[in-house]
Amino acid sequence: MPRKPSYDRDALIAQARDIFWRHGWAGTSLKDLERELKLKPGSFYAAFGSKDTLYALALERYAQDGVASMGTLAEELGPLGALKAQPRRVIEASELPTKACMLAKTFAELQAKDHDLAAQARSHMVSMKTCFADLFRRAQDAGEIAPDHDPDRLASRYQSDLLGLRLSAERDDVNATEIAEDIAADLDRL
Amino acid sequence: MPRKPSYDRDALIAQARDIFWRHGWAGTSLKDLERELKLKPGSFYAAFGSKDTLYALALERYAQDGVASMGTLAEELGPLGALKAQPRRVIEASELPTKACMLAKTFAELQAKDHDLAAQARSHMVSMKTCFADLFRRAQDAGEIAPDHDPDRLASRYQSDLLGLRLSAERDDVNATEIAEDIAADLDRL
DNA sequence: GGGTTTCTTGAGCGATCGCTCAAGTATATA
DNA sequence: TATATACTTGAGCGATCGCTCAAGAAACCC
Repeated sequence: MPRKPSYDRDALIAQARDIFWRHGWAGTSLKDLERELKLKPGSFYAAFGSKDTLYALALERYAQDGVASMGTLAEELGPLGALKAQPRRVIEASELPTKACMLAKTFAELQAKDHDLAAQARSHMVSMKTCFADLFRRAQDAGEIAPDHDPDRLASRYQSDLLGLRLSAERDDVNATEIAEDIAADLDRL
Repeated sequence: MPRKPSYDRDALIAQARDIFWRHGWAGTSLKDLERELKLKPGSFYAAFGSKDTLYALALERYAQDGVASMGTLAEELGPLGALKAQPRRVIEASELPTKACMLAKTFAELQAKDHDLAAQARSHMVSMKTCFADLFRRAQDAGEIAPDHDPDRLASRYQSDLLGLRLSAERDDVNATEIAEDIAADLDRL
């Protein structure tokens, strides 16, 4: 007897992710979301409960896609190939709402407030770091990089460099492609 | 016949800088500022005109101090020494309100809105990059690094790495000291 | 001390924030 | 087709936002 919702919940989450990603947590008002998602306040709260709940869903989606796409890349190019390709790939993707990492932006914005979403963003960054560490480990096992390196340490540095690169890629006074190439070149010297 | 203000304007700007630095633009309300600076709304607007004006002054102060402290460091340790020391120094400074760079946080938060303050933050980042490039150039002239590098490109990469490092330093799941050491070690291989 | 000028104070403005809920509407089942 | 069961709508809640301004207090010059 019920009536089905007229919206695609997954699509709305993806759309919200892009808006939050671009404008941040405080920078995105419910009015913005309601306008873009074409939802009235009532439907919005029936569907998601609160702005923060939707943000958490958006973060989760973002993180899942990130890990998944590194996995796909590794299947195509192998572990070291994927790590070397990722910097260029992430700054050249023109369909992204913004170059900078959503997890990093969220963490930077909300960490000082001890907001739950900052902790969630950090936890997703840990997953991403683990993903990188696995790739470094596999590259080491394959003999693509020297065995006298700690994969976790390499992953931390790599992730840190990527965060910096992706923020730099939003600046029009910086040649992000050169930085991406230099990061990739460093991996060949390991 | 006039009456002097009872506050130290420069000290208030420094205090506001620390609050904005830590909590961001949207994350800092006038109530927060009025409470911390011990100013009533009327005095606040007599002294600074608007929240954004004060933010701009805080940004400017931040950037000036940044360039100045790199200069001091270079006098002590030489150009390459300063560049190598900076990563560790910036993440070990316990008196800072937060490890991440205020220019980067501002830029990341406000760039999507095309806010004036984002443009100002970017312009300050250019100054900082120029400062790094000068040091790389001097290090090259002194024979401390090989002459076949573009100092501007080195500076862009270095600044990008520093931004990433400083954001990573706020995560308790990352050993920022190791990253800082690795960044410094890379400079020795140039 | 009187007069002038500035600074200080705080109530409160209009706008916007995230969010609620009662009324109306559409759909699936019986 | 009748009824039950959602979903949709939008006015508007209390709180907070950045900010204004008129009144009072304090410091300076004569």
